[in-house]
Amino acid sequence: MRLVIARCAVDYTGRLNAHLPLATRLLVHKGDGSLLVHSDGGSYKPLNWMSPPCTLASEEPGEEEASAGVLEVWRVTHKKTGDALRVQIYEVLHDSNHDLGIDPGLQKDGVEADLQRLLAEQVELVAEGATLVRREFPTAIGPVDLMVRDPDGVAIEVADESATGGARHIAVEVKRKAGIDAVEQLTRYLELLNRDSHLAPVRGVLAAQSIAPQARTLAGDRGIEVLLLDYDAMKGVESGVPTLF
Amino acid sequence: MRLVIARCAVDYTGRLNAHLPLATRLLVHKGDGSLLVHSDGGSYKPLNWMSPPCTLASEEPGEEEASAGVLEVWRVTHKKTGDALRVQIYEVLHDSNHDLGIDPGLQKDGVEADLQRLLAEQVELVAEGATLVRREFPTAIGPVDLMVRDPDGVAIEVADESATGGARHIAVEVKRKAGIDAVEQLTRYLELLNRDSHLAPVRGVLAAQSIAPQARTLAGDRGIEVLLLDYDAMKGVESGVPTLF
DNA sequence: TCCTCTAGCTTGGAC
DNA sequence: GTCCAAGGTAGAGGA
Repeated sequence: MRLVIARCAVDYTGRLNAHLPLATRLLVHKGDGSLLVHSDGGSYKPLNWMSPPCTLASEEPGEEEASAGVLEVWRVTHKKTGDALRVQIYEVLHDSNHDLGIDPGLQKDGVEADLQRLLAEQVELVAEGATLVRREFPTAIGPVDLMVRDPDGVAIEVADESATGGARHIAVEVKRKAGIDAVEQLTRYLELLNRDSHLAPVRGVLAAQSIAPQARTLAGDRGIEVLLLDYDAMKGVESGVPTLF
Repeated sequence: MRLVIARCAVDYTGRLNAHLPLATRLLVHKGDGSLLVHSDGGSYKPLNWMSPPCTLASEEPGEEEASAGVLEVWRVTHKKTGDALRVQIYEVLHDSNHDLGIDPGLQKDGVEADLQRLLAEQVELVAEGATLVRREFPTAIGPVDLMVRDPDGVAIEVADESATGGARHIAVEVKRKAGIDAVEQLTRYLELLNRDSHLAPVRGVLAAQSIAPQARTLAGDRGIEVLLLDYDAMKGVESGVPTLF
């Protein structure tokens, strides 16, 4: 990894065009050839960058550039898309190389997959007496997170059976944060599943750690039930520390 | 900006939990307090990070940590969310400070806003004789990119007037890349707009530089027309260089 | 402030 | 390869 602090100007051409005026920035040239251009502040995202696979070539500046003070030009080209980054270097304030070795990578806990696994194990949270049919239940337009059988579906919903049709299957969409898009996604699955006479009628449950107000409203309109999940509580149950009911 | 190359292990607790085992990495501590943890390769995204507003505090390692070889612990805490990053530093291989000053920022061309502006100026691409009602046409659930009046709507659509109702208004959703989500978005707008008797019936056009096949299919199902846009050609028209028809 | 939508999204997975 | 969905999405912009 090469670290350079330099006064530079950058032009990107590719999916769009972008220009960075002359200023002092950090250039990180990684072992895989990729380049990051960072300012001191702003964000975790570079101002400009080139992802691997790409190559960096150093060029002499043109005559006009040289007279404007450009010492060197870096041209970073993506090997597949042809996207290109052109860095005009006016002054180098720091330049160092470092051998980092390979990284063992990041270990995560609490992503959607973990939520889904826990809810599959604690499927009674979806409906009393419910049993898991399977996770990642396949459909033509993609897998439904959880498919659940609800033995008491008719009895529970008898007060308004016309709305649910006494559904004994429940399609569950699991999200960490549910937005409108999650409701749309579940709606598409329900449309499709309810065309299958072996399953229909299927009702929908949107299970999430947080649900955007407009998503809740839209779900209500579409007869989709929402279920708030408490990840820590569910994890507590898993680890053998029962919660009180 | 402080640049540190160090052998370190990192733990993040916040919206989820994440752990980075001991390895050599680049730590970038920016002027606004934010911290980026990069490996040599991978992507432009840090392995771990903390966004501003946050504070970095250096601590003595605990006894057990010290005996395991930890020299120093950085604790980076977000001021609002309470998210925290804990960096155990085992060895410092490089440490330097740099004054970068403020950055003039990135100038972009070719983003969705540019597409939208060009299509607003060349609204006849949507339908012959069409006129612009307004950009960012407000609705209760957000702005429609373009609202267009189509004086010939009835005549053009007379062959299947039942489908369009002879719509004289067109809601246009502009995208660089249109996926299923774009169709859903436009569908929501159309549902709402068609409840407004002053506008209804409104038909929908999805205008994009590229359209995913499944989005095209879904749009077809919903009676939404798709329109492929050529950004360079549209820009050519704008700059007074006409294209041939 | 909350909420929505864009992003050179990136990245991973399935087909 | 293409396409879809998740992300500690981040960040901008409007109500």
